Amino acid sequence: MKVKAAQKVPADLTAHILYIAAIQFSEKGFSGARVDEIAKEAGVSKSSMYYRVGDKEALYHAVTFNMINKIVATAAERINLAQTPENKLKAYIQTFADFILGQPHFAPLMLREIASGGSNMSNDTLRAMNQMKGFVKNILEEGYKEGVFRKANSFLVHIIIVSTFNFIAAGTSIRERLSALADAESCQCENFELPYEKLVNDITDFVFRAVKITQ
Amino acid sequence: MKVKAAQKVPADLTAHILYIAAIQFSEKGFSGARVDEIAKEAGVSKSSMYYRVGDKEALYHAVTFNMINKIVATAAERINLAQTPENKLKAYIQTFADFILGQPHFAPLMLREIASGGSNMSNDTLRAMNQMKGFVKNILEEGYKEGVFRKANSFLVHIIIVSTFNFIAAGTSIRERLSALADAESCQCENFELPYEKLVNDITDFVFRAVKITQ
Amino acid sequence: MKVKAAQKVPADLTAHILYIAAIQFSEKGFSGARVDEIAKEAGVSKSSMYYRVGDKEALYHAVTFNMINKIVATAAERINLAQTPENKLKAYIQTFADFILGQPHFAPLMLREIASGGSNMSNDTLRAMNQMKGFVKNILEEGYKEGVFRKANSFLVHIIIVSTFNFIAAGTSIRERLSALADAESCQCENFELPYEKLVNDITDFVFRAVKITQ
Amino acid sequence: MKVKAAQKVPADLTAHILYIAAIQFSEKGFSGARVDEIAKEAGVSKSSMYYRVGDKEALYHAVTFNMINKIVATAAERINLAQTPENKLKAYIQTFADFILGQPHFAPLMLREIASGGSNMSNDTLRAMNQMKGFVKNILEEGYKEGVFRKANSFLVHIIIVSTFNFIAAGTSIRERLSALADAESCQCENFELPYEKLVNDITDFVFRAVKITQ
DNA sequence: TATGAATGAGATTTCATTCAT
DNA sequence: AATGAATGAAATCTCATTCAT
Repeated sequence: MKVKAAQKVPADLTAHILYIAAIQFSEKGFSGARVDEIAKEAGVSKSSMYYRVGDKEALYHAVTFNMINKIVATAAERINLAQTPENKLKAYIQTFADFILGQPHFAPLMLREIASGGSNMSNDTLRAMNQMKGFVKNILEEGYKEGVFRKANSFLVHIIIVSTFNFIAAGTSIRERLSALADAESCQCENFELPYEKLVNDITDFVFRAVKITQ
Repeated sequence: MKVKAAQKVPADLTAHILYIAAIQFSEKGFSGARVDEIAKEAGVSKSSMYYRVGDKEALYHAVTFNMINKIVATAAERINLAQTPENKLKAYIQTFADFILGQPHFAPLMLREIASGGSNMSNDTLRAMNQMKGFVKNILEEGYKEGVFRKANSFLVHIIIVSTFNFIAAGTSIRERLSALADAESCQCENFELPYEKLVNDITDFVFRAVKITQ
Repeated sequence: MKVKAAQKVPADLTAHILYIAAIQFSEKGFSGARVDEIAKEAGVSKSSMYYRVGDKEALYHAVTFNMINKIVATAAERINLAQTPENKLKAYIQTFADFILGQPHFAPLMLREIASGGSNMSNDTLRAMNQMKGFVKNILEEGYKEGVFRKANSFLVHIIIVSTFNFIAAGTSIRERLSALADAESCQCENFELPYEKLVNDITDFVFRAVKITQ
Repeated sequence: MKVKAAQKVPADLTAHILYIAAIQFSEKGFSGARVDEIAKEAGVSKSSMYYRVGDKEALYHAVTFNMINKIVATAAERINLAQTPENKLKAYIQTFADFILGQPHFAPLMLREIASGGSNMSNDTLRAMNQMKGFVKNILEEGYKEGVFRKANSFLVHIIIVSTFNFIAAGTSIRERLSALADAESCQCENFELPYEKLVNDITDFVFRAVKITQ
């Protein structure tokens, strides 16, 4: 695995390659994605990709590290700006909502990473993921001290938020296929499509019910 | 893709092949798993595998359908036995706990299925998965009628339960790697390992806080 | 690098592949030889070659090890049959003559091995080469004890014999090219082509002059 | 293949490139050496190398021709200075000793040239090599006329000298590896390392025994 | 004179599948 | 019912060379 110094090279094309790669890895996983196709989709020669980014593994690492890095940075920033524990928790949830629901290739990448036990993850990526967990812990502890949150399992709260957004985001196409199946078989099934706002509200509501002090 | 009639053939060896295949698909995904290695691990020739089960896709379908089928059947049975909506919901959660936490290759398989948008899933598998969602809906509606549950988003409740168990189960090795990393870097990090009982209790508690009527 | 168990497989085809590979590696060296061409020349598919022998490196190791092994075995056998130190030394020289001059791809392979500092040689090959040196040492010591040989540098005698045969054998085509060049430029150059018998006699003579006791 | 006029260009950098190229070609052969790596090791861009020297083949020709040319010129000069056939022969041997034993990348380059049947050698290089053989012939004939040498096969004498020095020089790392192997396996093996002076003496002795008149 | 960027052509290797027995 | 042998097709990766600046 080789990673070429990306900063020595015009960022635009490299960024474009990584964007295309993210989509492909997201749709097909590491083994399922094809270097050939990434190059073709990105409109560059394979050799150029090797020149700019490195081999398939380097491509994958760059994609996942970028992804995690951005979400961690955004969460940190937004949490900092929020004043109360409640608002910090909301900021945290909203960050996930924005990234995971907003970028369609985010969730599948994350799910596969989890599924593979991090075997494709670099230590950098791993550490970044770990930071997220720390955020929740701090927020819940702060809220506990201020008497607004009860003593909750912060690890579990973190997992619930992350996993739920990821499943919902990645599940879209399954739900569509199920709808199609349902129509074809003319069974009356409810519509799964949830409005974005409502969904985030519901999840926030669930989380707050779990951690808020009940009088 | 060909599926040979499995019942014409001694069941144990076929079952053994599928068990090995489940492990391999779980660890490496559909594209990442190797027919060669499955055969080798199972101690049979590739040709035998083709004879008994069929091609790679048939192997995969058999594995995933078995998996989903068992969990659906068990959940249905246990929910039926429970009398109150609360107990039914507990039975539902416990079923997931037993299957997902108990069988280490279950969660990665499921996560990858979700990640791939069901592209490797047969319609049968898909329909079975959908049944699970119906169970929660019925339980919550029954509880609502009986005045013990509030009107909650049953789809979301289902997703929270499934996704959380899957993330926790699949995340074990990541947490181990993180611990190793933490030790090596001598930062004081809490221990992630949750006792099974406590974990199921916490999740159950979380879900009940989300759906129970608050006075 | 993988070496498949060659004995599980019909020896003829594998031996044929190795023979063709020896020629190619001899003519072009490890990096210069093409897996494609070896397969084509051998009349098998590349995949079959991988199935039978392994990757390019395995192919190369098999070729060189075979080569060294045969010459060591033959030398050992012939030296054993000879009764006097003089005859043993002659048997040793004759073995090199037979193998190196007799098999046109032997010398280039050996020269490249030496040139590469053994970086492509397996330990097995290396050990076998070392045995040859031991033979000379024993012969010269035996002859010294019997009063027929003087105390000579056995390592140097070994190197002189091996290197000379290899240079002469590998040099054939250079000499031919030089002849062509000489003709074209109509300079009167002697004919390089040495009759086999005469050559071996001359070398034997040289070596004996170096090691025999002079009255 | 293009050879640019080297004299139009600052000589030192070009010479440096050729020096690095010699090392690389020596270690890996023509096909094994990488244009990329030569440039990197030399600290210049590949494009610069193309501008200054030409393509890979031009690089190689420059390296080998330089090498042969220097040894031929030195040998010619030293032989001229010597007065007797014996001293001329000693001068000839000493020249090889100085060049082949003194420059560690000389011998591998030469061995590979011989191995490849001169397929990468230019006619100029070939002609220069041929001159060396003529030197020995003249020396031996002169000695024969003066009654100090017997009528010996001058081609063979030439080959013995060249091949032996090359094998010994190139064999250093093999002998080291063999020593390491021997140590690891705790067999008592003699030390191969020969002092330079002693080695040249032994070889000279060997050659003189072969060509001197025996009373 | 010098080079970063780009790439076509080709090299090695992999892998699911089939076939003769 | 079973399998060793074989392979076509395709995947990843490499590398000498060129080109615009």
